Amino acid sequence: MAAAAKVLHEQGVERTTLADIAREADVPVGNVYYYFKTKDELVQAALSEHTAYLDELTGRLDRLPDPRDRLKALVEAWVEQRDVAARYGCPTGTLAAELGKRADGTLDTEAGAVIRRLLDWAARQFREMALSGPDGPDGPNGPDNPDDLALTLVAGYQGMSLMAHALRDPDVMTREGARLRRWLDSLQ
Amino acid sequence: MAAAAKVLHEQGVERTTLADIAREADVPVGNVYYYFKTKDELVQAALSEHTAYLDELTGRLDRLPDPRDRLKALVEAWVEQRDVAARYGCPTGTLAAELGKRADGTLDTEAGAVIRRLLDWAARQFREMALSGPDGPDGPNGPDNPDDLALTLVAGYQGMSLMAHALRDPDVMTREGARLRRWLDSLQ
Amino acid sequence: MAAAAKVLHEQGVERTTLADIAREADVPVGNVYYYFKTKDELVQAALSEHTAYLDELTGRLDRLPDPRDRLKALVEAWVEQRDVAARYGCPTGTLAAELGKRADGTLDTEAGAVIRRLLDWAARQFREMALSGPDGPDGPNGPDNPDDLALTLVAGYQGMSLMAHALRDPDVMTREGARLRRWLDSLQ
Amino acid sequence: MAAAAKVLHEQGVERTTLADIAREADVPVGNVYYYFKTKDELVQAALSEHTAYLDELTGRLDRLPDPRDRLKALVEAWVEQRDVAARYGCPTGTLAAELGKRADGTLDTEAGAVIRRLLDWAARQFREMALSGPDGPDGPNGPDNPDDLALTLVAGYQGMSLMAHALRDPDVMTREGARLRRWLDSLQ
DNA sequence: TATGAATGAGTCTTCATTCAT
DNA sequence: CATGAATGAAGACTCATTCAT
Repeated sequence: MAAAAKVLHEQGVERTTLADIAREADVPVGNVYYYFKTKDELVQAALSEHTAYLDELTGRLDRLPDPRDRLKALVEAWVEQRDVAARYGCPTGTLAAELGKRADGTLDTEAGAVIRRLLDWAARQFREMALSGPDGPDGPNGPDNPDDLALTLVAGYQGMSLMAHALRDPDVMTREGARLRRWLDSLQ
Repeated sequence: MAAAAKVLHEQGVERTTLADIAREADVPVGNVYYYFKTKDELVQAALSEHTAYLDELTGRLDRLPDPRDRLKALVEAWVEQRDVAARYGCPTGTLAAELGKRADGTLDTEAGAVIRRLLDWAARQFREMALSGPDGPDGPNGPDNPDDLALTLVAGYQGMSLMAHALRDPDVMTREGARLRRWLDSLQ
Repeated sequence: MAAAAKVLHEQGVERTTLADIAREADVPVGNVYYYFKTKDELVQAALSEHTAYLDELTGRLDRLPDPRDRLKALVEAWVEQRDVAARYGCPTGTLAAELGKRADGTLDTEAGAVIRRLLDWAARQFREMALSGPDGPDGPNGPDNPDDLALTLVAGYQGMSLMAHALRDPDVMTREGARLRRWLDSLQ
Repeated sequence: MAAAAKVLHEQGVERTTLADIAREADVPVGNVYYYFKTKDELVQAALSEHTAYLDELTGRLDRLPDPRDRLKALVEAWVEQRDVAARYGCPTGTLAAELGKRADGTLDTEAGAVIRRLLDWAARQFREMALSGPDGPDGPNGPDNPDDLALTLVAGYQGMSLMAHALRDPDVMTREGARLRRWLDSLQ
């Protein structure tokens, strides 16, 4: 599963062959099929790996007492991955971009589910921050409701990862990460 | 070229066969090769199409007298594409995500070049707005220098497109588009 | 026709495309088809070129009074072509090698016909030399009858061309050419 | 490899499809690629087959005590192949003629290497015969040095094979083979 | 369970040949 | 008669998947 996650992230789904994954995992191709009946199951497995990593990361962040600090630490973690992001993009984001185009309904929203999981965790933090934005047509706290704030945060991450990747420039992560932290600090 | 741009956007590079493009263009496969010697040349052609569209769009926006209005109209245009974005993502962004992983140096930064073109145009608008942010370690106007602002804007677009796509939700474009416009208005 | 002869000699039949010939002749592809209905007709045309060249050469040699001198001058002409032979082999011989494998009966013996024409001319010279070899089971003059001598001469040419070509060594032509001339001189 | 050698000999390199070889070997096409990554590797394999056959043949001849007898037995072996030669030419010679025209440097001299191997073996036999030809400008024994004699012998074989093939006449092999044996006998 | 070979459908690419102008 | 584009039938090669051992 780790090999699948790594190679699929680095090469993309369609460009990765089962032989690539088998080689990375140092097992013969035939054996891969003993555990995963199709290539799609391997993609699924890679997504599970990403989910597990995400859970592990948010689990660690949850130990911080202040929700705002948790979110800022999350941004910190993203920035730390800047070199990988500049080379290969966000693992889940690029997977979502590739899988999302599928017309056959297989796995096409699975990467989205992982992102939604992150969204939910972030929304929980914003809720806990109990912000006092003005109410409006958009619901409680206007556009500053927890769900929208979470969306902005994660979209910010995906945007900066994609830009860093497209421009092959890790510095994009640093600059946009700083902006996200300032934004988190500015919320009241 | 239009057929290539459309189909490659909808299906991704690796999932698209030459036959798909030929069918969309309603020409026999062999004929495609009369004009494009390889599949990569078709991808390149698709990127040219996107560049042409971008130039045409910014050309139209340039007619607006106020640079801030131009940028807001740009965001407007993005939001109008929300249904396409939710289904297939940003044409250039998803292309960048897929091509950027190539290890063989072919086309891997070509989509990035298109994005950079957009970045440059946006930076020009911000420069024209002559903002008076405080100077700092990041140069004139601190993190509010035109290049960083352009980066934030385009990253915002890419982020919201990817999120709309991953979540299959056009509304993401509407909400994040509104946020971007508010942000543009807030700059002084 | 000249372009066909040249390119087919240099690249072989199967490796040569009509576009190659058209380019060499500096005419558009479509136009080639106005004069030659199929690729095979172009091969045939190339063989005609070779036949014409052969006729022209033997015609010139025929002006020499002594048949032995004609044959020696022929060998001389072969040796003069040593650089071309070392690079591309004998035009007719390599064509015969390639076409002779065809199973469909098209052109498969056409190159052989050109070689036979050379054989006939050579036999005529040997006959004129009126050699006095002993008669034997092989017919008049034993193995020294004109037809066999012609065969030995032309086989010698084909052998040295092929060896020069295979070894990429023009010097093979020089050495074997000298041997052939000594052999011609030795016949009585 | 045997199937490749056979079919490539009979049909030539360019006229042979992978499917042809697979059919002859009675394996599915895909499986051929498990062992040979490209068509060129199959050609290389066919050449290895020819080399192996050559080594096996000369190995057997080496058991004869007299070098002259070895060479005569070699000619004998060639003549025995007369029907194959008349239909398809010498396997290595025709391969050399076809491959030698390649301009891309792939395999273009590989067939020549096989021929050179035969040349070396023949030269060794002539050396062992310790001939006493007159010295001259061409080195020890004049044009009768072992290398030149070997060249003459192998060129003789290639010439007669090509002629037999071009004329579709196995008898050419018989007649020229007899001549080569007489020539070997005449050397002192 | 592990292994390496087998299988064949699918994809890119080439090119002889045709055709409209 | 010239031109450049159109056409589609192969052919090389890849790779997910299966299978025998």
